[in-house]
Amino acid sequence: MLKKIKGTQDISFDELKYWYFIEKAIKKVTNLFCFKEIRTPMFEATELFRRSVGEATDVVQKEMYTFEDKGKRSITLRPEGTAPVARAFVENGFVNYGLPLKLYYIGSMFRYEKPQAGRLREFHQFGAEIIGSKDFLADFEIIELAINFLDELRINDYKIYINSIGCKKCRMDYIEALKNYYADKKDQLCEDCKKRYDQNILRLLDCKEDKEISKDAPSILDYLCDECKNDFDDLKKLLESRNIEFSVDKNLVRGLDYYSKTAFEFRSDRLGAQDQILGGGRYDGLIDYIGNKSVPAVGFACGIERIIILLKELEYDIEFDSNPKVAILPFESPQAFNKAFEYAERLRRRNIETYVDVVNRSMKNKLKHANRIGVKLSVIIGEDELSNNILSIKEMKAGTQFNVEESWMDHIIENKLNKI
RNA sequence: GUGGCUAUAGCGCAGGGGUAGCGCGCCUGAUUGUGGCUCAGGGUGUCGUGGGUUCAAAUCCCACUAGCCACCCCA
Repeated sequence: MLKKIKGTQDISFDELKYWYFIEKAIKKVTNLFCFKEIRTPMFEATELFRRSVGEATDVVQKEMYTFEDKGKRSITLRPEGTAPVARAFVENGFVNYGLPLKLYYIGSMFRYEKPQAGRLREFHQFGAEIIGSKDFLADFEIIELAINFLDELRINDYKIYINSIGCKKCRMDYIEALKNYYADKKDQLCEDCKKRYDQNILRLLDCKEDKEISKDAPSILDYLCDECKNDFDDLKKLLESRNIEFSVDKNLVRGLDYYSKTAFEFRSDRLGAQDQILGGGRYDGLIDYIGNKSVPAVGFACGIERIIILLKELEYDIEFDSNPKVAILPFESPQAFNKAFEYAERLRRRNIETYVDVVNRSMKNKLKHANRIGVKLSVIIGEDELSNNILSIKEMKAGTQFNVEESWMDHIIENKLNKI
């Protein structure tokens, strides 16, 4: 049998209630914060991700779905959402809409990883970006938006960690200091970290294997330039005065190259190994890479599937009433079928969810099916009803049945539904 | 990419060299136009795939694939 591709999922019926719930919260919160939606293509030129996410990152080196199309172009299914948004910003001249621009997106991302709890090959992210503000105020609002989103979902079982990884200038000094620190400890490091020493030394900090060695490594916070330091302090002060709890995690380093200055993660210990539900930070250099235009920006991305794991874990009762209210069951004759569609149309005009049984089968089976899909009322149309210009309405739960004159039917059904 | 565990009906599971099982669901019937509840009946299956051992494999062995979990990485 043909099966779905590893690390992908079919989302249907009961599972979808979580998605609707989350999508509703996204719409509500982004709307209240005046963020506009943007939808970018699911695939882009490979070059975009190599340059922005970074040649040396795991995402680019081993996790991208890259292929050549028939025109010999190298294409990549997007592994993340920020680079495409930045590309769209540059390409469409969004500067002209007036800055800052507050955008959000929601959609599929693709990474070739080995699936496990909270990790899929096709997964979904909700992300938000503020493009065109270099100020800590934007950092604050992005974090505030994320918190409000989680509040809307009634999720409060997480912790916020923040850090500053500095701008280009101060990072240079810091990397120097790190190299010095690790230089004589290099052969004690794990295999991966030996490579990272040259390629991306910041990553040594959050390696779980070499925790002991990294314990006394110099902190980036001691190397921040005045501007970075002030911005970080201002952000912390603002968070404090707005009563937002957070911890500074000086080892927090983001995995994508484009980040700078503020970095933050929201983690929950209810999630198992993949404990990060949301992550983000400032990426002042990204738009410069793509469009040679220096536009500062800050944003976050949130893993929808991980949110769903949390919602399930918290056992919230998420209502999702998708049951049709009325089933119309035409019986045996072409006239009955004709009437069925006419009645359905009349009921739907009154915004009543109406299900028409489109299988020509026994009344027993029709009612059984109506019961199965959970309708409140069944409308029976057969010989007897047709010849008397009436229809029979059965109240499924009570088991009672009554006749209605045809011209009154939508009225009476509407009334009846309000009483059930 | 590495490791541990797992794979039997639509779903959840038991069985462990010799006729394929249970619960739920599904289907049929209990006088022809009445669901649910009850009763009676029905197994709907390539026992993940391919190979090997054997008179005989769902069962033992090997490989592969997929799932779960962890490493790694990230959301």
